[in-house]
Amino acid sequence: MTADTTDTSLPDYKDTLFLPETDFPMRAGLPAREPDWLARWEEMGLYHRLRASASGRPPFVLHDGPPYANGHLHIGHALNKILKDFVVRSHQMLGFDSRYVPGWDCHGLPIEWKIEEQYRAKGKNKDEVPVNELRAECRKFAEGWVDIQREEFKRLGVTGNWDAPYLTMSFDAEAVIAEEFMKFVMNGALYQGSKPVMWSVVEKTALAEAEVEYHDHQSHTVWVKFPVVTGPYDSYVESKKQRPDESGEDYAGRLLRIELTELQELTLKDLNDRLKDATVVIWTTTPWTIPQNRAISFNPSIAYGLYRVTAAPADNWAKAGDTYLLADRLAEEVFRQARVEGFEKVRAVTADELEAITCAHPFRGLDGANGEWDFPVPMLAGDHVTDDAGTGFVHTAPSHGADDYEVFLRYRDAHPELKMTHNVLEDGSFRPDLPFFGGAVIFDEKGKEKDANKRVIDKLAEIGALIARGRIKHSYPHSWRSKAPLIFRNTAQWFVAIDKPLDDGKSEHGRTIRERALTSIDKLVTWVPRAGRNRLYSMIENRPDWVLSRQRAWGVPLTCFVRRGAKPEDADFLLRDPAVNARISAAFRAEGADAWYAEGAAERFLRPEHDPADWIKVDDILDVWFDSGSTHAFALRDRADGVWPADVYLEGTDQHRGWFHSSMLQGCGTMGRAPYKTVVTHGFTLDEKGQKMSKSLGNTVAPQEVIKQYGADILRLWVAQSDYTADLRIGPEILKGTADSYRRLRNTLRYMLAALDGFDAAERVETSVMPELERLILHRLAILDGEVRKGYAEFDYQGVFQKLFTFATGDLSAFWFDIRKDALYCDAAASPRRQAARTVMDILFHRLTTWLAPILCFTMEEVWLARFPGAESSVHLQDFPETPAEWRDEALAAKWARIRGARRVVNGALEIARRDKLIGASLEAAPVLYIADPDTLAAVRSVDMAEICITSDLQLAGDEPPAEAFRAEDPAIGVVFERAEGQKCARCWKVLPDVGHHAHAGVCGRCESVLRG
RNA sequence: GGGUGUGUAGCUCAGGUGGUUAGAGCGUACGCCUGAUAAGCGUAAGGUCGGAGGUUCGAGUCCUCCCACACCCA
Repeated sequence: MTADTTDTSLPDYKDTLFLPETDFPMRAGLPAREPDWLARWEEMGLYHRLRASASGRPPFVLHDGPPYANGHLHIGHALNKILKDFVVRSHQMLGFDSRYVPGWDCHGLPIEWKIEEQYRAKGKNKDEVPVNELRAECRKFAEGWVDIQREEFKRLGVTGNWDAPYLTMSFDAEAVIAEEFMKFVMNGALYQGSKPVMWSVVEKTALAEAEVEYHDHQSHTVWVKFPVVTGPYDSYVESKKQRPDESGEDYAGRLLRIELTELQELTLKDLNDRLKDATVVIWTTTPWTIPQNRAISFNPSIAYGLYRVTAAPADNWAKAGDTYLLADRLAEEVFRQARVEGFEKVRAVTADELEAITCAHPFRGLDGANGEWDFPVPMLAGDHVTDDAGTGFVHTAPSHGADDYEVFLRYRDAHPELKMTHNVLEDGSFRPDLPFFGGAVIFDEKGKEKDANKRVIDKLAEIGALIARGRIKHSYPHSWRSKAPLIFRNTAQWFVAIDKPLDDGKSEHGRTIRERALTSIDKLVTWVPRAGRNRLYSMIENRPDWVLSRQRAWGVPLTCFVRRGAKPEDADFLLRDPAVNARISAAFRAEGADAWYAEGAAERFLRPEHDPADWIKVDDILDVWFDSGSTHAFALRDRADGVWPADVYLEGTDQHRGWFHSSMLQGCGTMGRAPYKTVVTHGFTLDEKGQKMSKSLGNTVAPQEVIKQYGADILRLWVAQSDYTADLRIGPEILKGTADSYRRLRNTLRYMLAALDGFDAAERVETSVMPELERLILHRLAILDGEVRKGYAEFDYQGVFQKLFTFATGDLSAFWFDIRKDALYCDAAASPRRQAARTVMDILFHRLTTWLAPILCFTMEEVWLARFPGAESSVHLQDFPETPAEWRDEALAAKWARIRGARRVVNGALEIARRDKLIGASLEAAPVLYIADPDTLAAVRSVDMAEICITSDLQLAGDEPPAEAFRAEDPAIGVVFERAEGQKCARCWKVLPDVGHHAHAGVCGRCESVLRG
């Protein structure tokens, strides 16, 4: 029949070919095999071997942000540690001594809870357990999780000094944390202040947000009048001192935001008096906080008005003729509550007017008050005020509310009379000397409401300050342990002053912690991605002082003493003695921080210089953010394998508020600058729809499951394929896609191995004698070399992988490999063409395996060992190979871009022929290629285009393509299909005229000569 | 509610300073090969560039507002 019919009587030449040969399996079986490679690396001591061999190189240190040791890894941990591993491995292969010391955060509340929970299950009371016994249990608990997480991290393929990680609870770390804290004691940044915290009067302790449960609670509500004592006119008189040129009319106009003409007969004095007759009405659900009131908050974006009562029952609290300041939206409801029968709005009141008035406390000047409440109550603007409920004015007691405290911090400099109060004692009673209410109890030891609310309400009613009262059932915080209602209570806390100039001789980048931090952010740190910079900057710019103290047990204590009987503002309040500090750190180093809680600790540390009777040992512990903020000291500064500052910190974006932040403050306070040079941040892991993962939604992806189903390399590939600077999605479909990509790449690598079967160094040929096709691949490798190095240096793993993957599929599998199959299989072993191809294949092998090794650390080891087996062999001992500059050949690349363009047109034409059943394989074709463009024609003419197109022959014509020719986009290139003439070579399958005219039956000339040898 | 950020084919991502029919890989469909074979090659389909306004001769790219999602804070 036709030429492609194979005569079965011909000999089988298959054995005379160099067909690809490899044991490298197509299917990876990663879940089963990865543990073997891990064991191998462990056995050969890979990490330590690298340390030894890289000892002379410039160090590169990624400092590990410590995960919390209290549970199995989730996908976020995996993302984080895999990215870190990319950084560490790639920098090692870029030529650094890239070290990685993993760490764990071990102290803190969540672990303490777990132990407490265990106690409760056993019916034990935590408060009766000696502190150091509890601490020992916490330590054991953390140790257990460190061991579990270490194995889980290692399973991801993460390399590092797993034998000697850092732990925030090691004795050494505890000693350093205390030493770092004592630097703040010595440099003057530490001070004792106070802050309202959630407080349980039952347990007599502060509670963290996570220990609070919200339940319905019945509260009293009161509407209370605060008389205006200073009106706008009074403020004008004050203002006159500052701005002597401003007229009363100008001032009024400014305040009222109206044209002067509208003032007309309404004199400023009238205005003043009318407002001065008025009262500001506040609403609260905690009447017991009224004695602690120090200010009234309002919101400038709410509309307020001056209202007058026109009709009310004679015995009503709100009387006809009274004038009130209220939010417009709430006025009607307030009057309804106050049983007012008629009211009118006198006029609108501007925010500037409100700001210009001052009120008095309702208890001001009362007989028997001893002047307790004789202070001005300023009107303060605050966004927390709404007109959803109440009056639009919020009674502000800085010691008893979070918003109230915020307002206090914001305005304390402008209003020196704004003070914290200390009226409520630990047991929820008023201090005995508080006028009228001394000894009154808010909640008793069982959590039951007592007389404080009632006594305050009665007093308000008695003096006519109340216009309404009621009850409300609402969600209210309760203790998770005792279920008793909580109060916000002002408690003594320890702060680090952010804006205090420090006398530590480390002021190159600023005198205060804030200045140093802001300078660090701007000048000393590189942010990847750049947006991270703004995020931290605005946080540091606006943050208040750092609260260090926690009323807890599992942590490093605030190792300081305060003088008995002294006040926090006294100069000698804090003990500052290097000798004492030295004894503390020595003890911690030997015994851990438990030494602070041991019997006789105060005597041990204070003597002989100080009398223990004069000093009180502080028993609070440090916020765990201080622990992790100090890791740079014990893991970078003090370790032989550390450097300071770190080259990179890499964590999720949430750590702008967390570790990046606390490390910055700590570093600026003790070292004068940020402890890092570069900060890399990654997003969060979401499900396939971009939603947050949660157990209840059932959309979680556990790393352990992915490893079991696909293997760690697939998880690593998922990371590399994602844009980690934004949030990352993961789910079954995405993982399947990742596994598909992996398989495609794996087969390309497998082919490379198979083509290199039996390759010997002696086969290598010089670049200069290689065909252009091979030199084109070398050019691509030279370009890739630059891109890969740049990508790794810039932490762009997605870019690196995408370029390599596209190269592997587009340039190799679909192009070079496909074309070179003929030469590799059918040429003689010593053919220059085949040797050149194998030489480039070998070069390719070294580059692809090393370039991909930081990402696919298991698979690249497998590929490497398939060629270089041996106990001492590992791809991870290699660096990225140097690339000879002469490989780059832009002119060649430009020329081949034309050739490949023409090839695509040929492919298109062959596809038509296939569709029409004229051919199957491309070797059955011998098309005519028309190229009108002289440059393209010259390019194509200079190569064997049939070889490039994998056809048996190809005619080239420098003419406009005829009308019937196949064309793609470019009208200057066309293809007229022709079948190849002759017989199919039984050996190489090309269809050639000379087949059958040689000594060996059914072969072509090339194969004949190969067979002759 | 505030701050920060993200939103381009089913999936993962490209698309300096605004400029012809918005690209790649994977996946899908179809075809070919059977000497990479639970592979390989080719061809094709597939996109209101989150939405609505605006600036401009012209916007995925600039401006405004809105929507969705996420992180941090309240």
